[in-house]
Amino acid sequence: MSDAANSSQPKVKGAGITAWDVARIAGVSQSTVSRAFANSQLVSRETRDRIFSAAEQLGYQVNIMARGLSTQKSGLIAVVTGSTRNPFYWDVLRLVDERLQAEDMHVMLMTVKEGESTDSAIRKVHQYRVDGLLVLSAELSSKAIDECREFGLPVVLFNRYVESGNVSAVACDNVVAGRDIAQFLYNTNHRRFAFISGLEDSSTNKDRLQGYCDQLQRLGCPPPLVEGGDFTYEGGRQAVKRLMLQAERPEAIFCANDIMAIGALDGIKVDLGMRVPEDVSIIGFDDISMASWSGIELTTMRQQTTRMVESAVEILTQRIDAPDLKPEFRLEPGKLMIRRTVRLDRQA
Amino acid sequence: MSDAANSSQPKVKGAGITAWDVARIAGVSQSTVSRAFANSQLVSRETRDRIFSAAEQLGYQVNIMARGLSTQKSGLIAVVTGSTRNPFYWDVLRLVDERLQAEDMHVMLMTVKEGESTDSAIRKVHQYRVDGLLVLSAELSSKAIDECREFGLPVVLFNRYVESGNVSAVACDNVVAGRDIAQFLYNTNHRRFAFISGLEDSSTNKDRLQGYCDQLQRLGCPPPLVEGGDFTYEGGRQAVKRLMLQAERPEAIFCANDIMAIGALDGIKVDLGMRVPEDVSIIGFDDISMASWSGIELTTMRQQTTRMVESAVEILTQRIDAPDLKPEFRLEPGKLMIRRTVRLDRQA
DNA sequence: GCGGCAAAGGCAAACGAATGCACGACGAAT
DNA sequence: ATTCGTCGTGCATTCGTTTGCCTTTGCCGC
Repeated sequence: MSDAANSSQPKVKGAGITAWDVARIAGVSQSTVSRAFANSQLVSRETRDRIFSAAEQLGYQVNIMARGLSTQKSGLIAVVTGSTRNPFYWDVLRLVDERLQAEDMHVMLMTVKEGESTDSAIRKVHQYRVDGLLVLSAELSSKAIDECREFGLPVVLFNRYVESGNVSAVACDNVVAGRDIAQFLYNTNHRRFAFISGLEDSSTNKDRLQGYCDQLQRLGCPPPLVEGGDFTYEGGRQAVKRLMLQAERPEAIFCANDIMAIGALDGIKVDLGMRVPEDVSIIGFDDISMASWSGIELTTMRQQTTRMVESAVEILTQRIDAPDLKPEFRLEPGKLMIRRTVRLDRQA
Repeated sequence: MSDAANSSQPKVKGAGITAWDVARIAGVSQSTVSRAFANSQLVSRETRDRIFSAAEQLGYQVNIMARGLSTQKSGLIAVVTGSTRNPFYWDVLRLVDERLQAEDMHVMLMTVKEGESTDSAIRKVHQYRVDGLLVLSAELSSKAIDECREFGLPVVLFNRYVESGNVSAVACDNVVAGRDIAQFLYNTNHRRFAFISGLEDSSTNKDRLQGYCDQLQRLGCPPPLVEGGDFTYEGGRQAVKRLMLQAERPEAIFCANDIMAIGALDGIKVDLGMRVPEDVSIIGFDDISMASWSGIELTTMRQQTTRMVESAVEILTQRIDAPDLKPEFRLEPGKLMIRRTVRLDRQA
């Protein structure tokens, strides 16, 4: 209905309405409209009201591209992720978007595929003049990151950092978490240990392993056996088989993430016909939602994602306002979620 | 290093470089630079080369906001999702981004929280002059969607549609899928049926149920018992208990998504101490990655997400180029993944 | 030798908002 | 009554591209 064939004035409400249109109706200048929408103090109460009601009537919405051209801000944060299927990142992403929306900013997604060049991603980041960069995965090389940083772009790494130390990051305190896990397993009378690792040289992985090893050594235990599980379900499932076929079977296996831990669980039960935690204890990392499902009930180190995301967004927004702030490196403690995959009895 | 205190010419490479700077160095006008970057035929080979090498040297990148102001295109697609933790959407989202990047477009995320107003989301969509809208979840009211459509904005619904029929959509063929599931269960000698539903009035849910019921009726079976499971793990787990406590226990339960099916599985095994598929068959929908894990091995209807996403992006991009195209409604068939949660023997 | 045409590229006007500067009006201080 | 502030506005420029419309140049055919 109302498809009356013509085109004089009453275009579709809100179609190409500009601040000028609003200005005309409200009987003010375009500048004043602009100021009203920027919440400037320099507009009187009544004028503002008049402007807003005109805007409403016309369905006017600020054109962010025009504004951005003027202010050199896009309101966009590029969130870089790899092509992982780990649902952990979905949880994080949703939290990030939620926090950013509260700051009137928005997520522009930038998934970079496994082996591919990140050049195009970097280019896009520049072309869109994004206000900041949040890196969730390891796919972006530190060279690329440095490039952005030198460009004056605030960058925050999530759950990862680079050695140089001159880029902000927030992460779970992986070293301490690894240490706590070692201690916890030791306290529950485990004495032979193993570790299923993700990507060997991700800082996440290295730190978790290091804390684990350190503490084991301090406790006088032999170092853990280590197998690679590639951060995937199938990887964990295969790795655990290799581990359990060794002469000296481990009594406890720490997996660098939950997905591998769940793979390990299945490997033990299905492939090896053994039981958890009677034959071996398994502990994961992340606390994804599946970890608490009753078929699984994985004991794991929870990452406090809400706090981590809040920190990350805070660091980012601070640096958008004041680009010269020093890089900040924030660690949030993990939280051990004791469920049923670690044997708790105190008798050996 | 090279933090030499000054500011004459050699700013940070690529900082505020414009097409004018490139033009000056290449000895051409800014228009020509613009045309070169737009791949216009009107620039000679050599000029183009000169421009590109100047651009490279300066680290020039087109400013998309300025371009957008001129062309009225942002290159942004708003992807609307709800606050679901279902990892299915993570898989979809990654595929969407991948396809869109191939078309030189980008995802702007718009999660809208459960009960909250979508007004602010709609406003953002207008402010950023996004080129299109891809709606993944049910959170956006059809009123809001119509509003966008009238605005001339291409909209595609994913796995959902509205009655009016005047907005494009791509979905799994839920009715046929429901029918196939009924037939499959009938063929495997099940005779008493149940359904665990998600959100009662989502089109997804209704269609799956309808196909299921239709076919059962056609086969002369009584209609299924129905319980609500809210599309969540816990919901599925509770629902299955209610179902299995009925006098006439169902022999087969179709769950409207995998997450609920997995919840149901656990409910049966853990809460009720029964076995699947010996005591009851369970079938899910989606084929999320966990469904194939060996601790689960859920029989389920796979949604062919890659094809669906390709269709959605195609419909969207077509309509961005030609806004007056009729809405298109495309259905992709599901694919039954037979695993171990449905009893297959042909004896009753 | 001249008209005509095409190719290559320049000019300048959009696009829509932000903002420094100037100006008028009004109140208070002198 | 005069001067000085302050508040509320308007004017005009700016942000970096795109693009319609002109020019210039060279070349061809007659």
